Amino acid sequence: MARGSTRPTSRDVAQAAGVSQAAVSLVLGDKWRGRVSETTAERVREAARTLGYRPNLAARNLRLGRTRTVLLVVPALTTEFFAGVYTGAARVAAEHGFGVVLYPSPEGIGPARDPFASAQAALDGVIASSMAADALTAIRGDQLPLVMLDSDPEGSLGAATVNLDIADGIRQVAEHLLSLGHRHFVHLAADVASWTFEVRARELAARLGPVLGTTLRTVRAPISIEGAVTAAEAALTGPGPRPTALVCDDDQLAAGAYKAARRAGLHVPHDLSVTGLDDLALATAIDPELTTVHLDAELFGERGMRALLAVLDGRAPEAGDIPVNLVLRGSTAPPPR
Amino acid sequence: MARGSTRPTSRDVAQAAGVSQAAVSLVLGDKWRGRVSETTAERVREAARTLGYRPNLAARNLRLGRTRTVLLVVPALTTEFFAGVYTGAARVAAEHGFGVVLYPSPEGIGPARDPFASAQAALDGVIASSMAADALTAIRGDQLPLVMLDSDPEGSLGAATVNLDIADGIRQVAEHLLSLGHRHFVHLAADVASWTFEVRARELAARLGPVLGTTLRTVRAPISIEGAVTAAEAALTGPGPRPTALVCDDDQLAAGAYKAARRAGLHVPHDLSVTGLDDLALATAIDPELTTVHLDAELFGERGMRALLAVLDGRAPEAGDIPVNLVLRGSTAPPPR
DNA sequence: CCACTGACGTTTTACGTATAACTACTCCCG
DNA sequence: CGGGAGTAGTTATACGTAAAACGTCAGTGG
Repeated sequence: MARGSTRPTSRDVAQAAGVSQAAVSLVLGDKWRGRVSETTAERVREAARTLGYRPNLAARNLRLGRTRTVLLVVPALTTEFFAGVYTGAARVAAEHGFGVVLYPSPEGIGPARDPFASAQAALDGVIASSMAADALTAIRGDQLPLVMLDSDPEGSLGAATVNLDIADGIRQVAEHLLSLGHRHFVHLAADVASWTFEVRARELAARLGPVLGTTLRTVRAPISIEGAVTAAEAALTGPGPRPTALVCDDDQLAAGAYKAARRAGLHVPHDLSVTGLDDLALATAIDPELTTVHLDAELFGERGMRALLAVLDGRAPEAGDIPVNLVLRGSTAPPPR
Repeated sequence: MARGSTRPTSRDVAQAAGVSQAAVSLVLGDKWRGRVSETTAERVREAARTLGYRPNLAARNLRLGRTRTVLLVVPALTTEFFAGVYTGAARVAAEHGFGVVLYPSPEGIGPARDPFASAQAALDGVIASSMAADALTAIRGDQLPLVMLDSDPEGSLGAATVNLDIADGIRQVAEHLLSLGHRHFVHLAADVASWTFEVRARELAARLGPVLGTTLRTVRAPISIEGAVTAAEAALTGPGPRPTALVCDDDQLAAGAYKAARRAGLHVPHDLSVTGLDDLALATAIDPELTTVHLDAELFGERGMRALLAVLDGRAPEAGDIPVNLVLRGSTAPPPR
C-alpha cells in the first residue's frame, strides 16, 4: 500500500474528526453501539469519507491474525472448467466476506517455487485441486486448513475433500455406448498422474469388463489438441479389432480425436463414436456437437468454499459427491455393421 | 495466518537459536554480511528450518509499507488468452520477487463490489485489462500505480498503457481477403464497449472503404458461441449482396460463424471465408482450421508487468505496440464466382 | 448523600517484522 | 598504551489497526 505521499490512516481521520484513533476504529468497525454517540459517529464517517480513508489491510491482518482471504490452487488457467470453479468459490466467499486468490501452477515458473511467493497475500486456508499436485507438499508444510478438490479420500491425510462423481459419469457413458451396441472401445486417457483420472480408467474397465465380447484398450495423451491427435491416430490403427467408440478423458482430447478421425477418413459418429468429459464451450463448437459428461464447475467451487468455511468454523463439511450427467449430442451413434 | 496453536515467529526462532530477534531478521533477510558470524547465521537458519518458520507476511507488509504483490484484473478467466497474459506477467514478476494476484471481473458477484474486497492482499500496483472496465473507477479511486492493457492511449488519464497492434492485424486480414478477391464483407463485432474493439471496426472500415465496389456491414454479437451463431445467421441473410467473407472479432465468434454457415448449407471456405482473432486452441480444433490473427498473450503479460515495474521505479515504460501476425489456415479461399 | 449505573470516550497495548542506533569486545598500528 | 576500525551482536522503535482496560461525568434509587 505504499504511496509516495502516504495514504491517510485512522489517526488522520481521528484528528480530522476531533476524536481518538480508537473511536475511529470503533465507528468504522461498526462496534460503537452504546460506546459512541450517533453525532460523533457521523462526524467520524464524514471525515473518513472526505479524506478517502481506506484501512491498511496489512495492519488489519496483522492485528486480527486472520485475513479473510483464501487461496484457490488450480492446475492452470487454460480451462474454462477452473474458471467456473473460481466463480462458484468466489461467490460463496463474497457472501461470507472472504476473498479468493488464485494460484495457478504455472508452466515456465516452475512448481518448485514457493506457491506463496506467488500469492503473497496472507491466507486463512487453501482449496487445492488435486491436479496441481506439485504444489501440495509446500501447502501441507504450511499447516493451513485445506480442502482438496477431486482427491483420493484416503490419500489426503485428513484434509476435507469435495469430489465430483466422475465414476458415475463414466458409468453413464459406458452404459450409453453399450446400449448403442458398441463392443470395441479405446480409452483416450489423459497422461496425468492424478487420482481423478485413475477413477476414469478403473470405472470404465469395471463397466465394460463383465460384458462378453468387449475389448478395451487404453492410449495415453497429454491434455492438448495436438497431443490428442497423434494419440488418437495411434488408437485407431492399433492391434486387434478396429474400435468403434472412443471414450476421452476430457473434451479437448475429444476434439483431437475428431481431427484424427477426419485424417483417417472416418466419419463421426457413423464410423466412430466419440465421448468427452467436462462439457466446455468447445463441446458445442465442434461438428458434430460432442456427447459429453457435464460437470457443474461452479457448484464444485461453491462446495469447495463451503467446505473450507466449515473447516475454519470447526464444523464438519457437507458430505456426498456432486452428481454429474451425460449430455447426449451428435457424436455417438450405433456402430457400423 | 491464524492457526489454533500459533505459528512460530521470528522471536521463537531467536530463542531456539539463542540470539535476539533482530539477528534472526538479519540472517533470514540476507543482510548479515559483516554483522553476524557465519556460525551463528547457520545456527539461526537451522533453528528456522526445524521450527518450520515462515515470516508473517502481514507483519512484513506493514513494516515495509510495500507488498511486492500486484493485481492483474482480467475480464474473465474463461479465455486461454488471459491465461497467457497471466503466465507472462507472473514470470516477469517472479524474476523481480513479485507476486501476482488475479481479479477476474466476475459474473454473478457483481462489478459494483469493491475489487479489493475480492483480493484483499495489499497491493503495490495494478495491471488492468481495459475490457474489465467496470472495475476501473474503483481502481482509480485508490491512486495505485496503474498500467492499462489495450486501452485508449488518450483516455486513461496518465496511466501507462501497453497495446497489441490490433490495427495492424486487421490490416493484414483485410489485405489478405482483398487479395483473394473478396468484395462483400460482414464484420462480426463483439458487443462490448471497449476501445480495443472500436479499433477493429475503424481499421476494417479504413482498409475496405477505399477499394471500389466493396460493401461492409457490421453485426454485433456477445462473445460466446451461442450468441455468435444467431448473429452470424442474421449476417448471412441480411440485406444487400450476400457476403463472401466474415471478419470476426475473435476466435469464439468465428466458431459460432462456422455453425451458422453449416446450418445455412454454406461450406467454409468455398462458399464463405471466415477469419478470427486471438489464435486460441479452438482455432485448430474446428474444421477447417481457422485463419486468424495470432496474439502473443504471454508477451503481452510480460510487457504489462515490465511497464508496471518501470512505473514503480519511476522509469518510463518501454514504448511501442506489440506486433501481431496473421496465420493462414484453411478457412479462407477465393470467393465463389 | 453516596454508591451505582450507563453513556461516551480515551489511553494503552499487542500483533510480527525490519532496521536504525547503540554497545562491547578484540585487534592492530603508531 | 590509546584510539580507530572492524566484528558480532543487542536494544529500541515504528508501521496501522483493533480492542481490552481504564476514566469521567451526569443522573438515580435507597
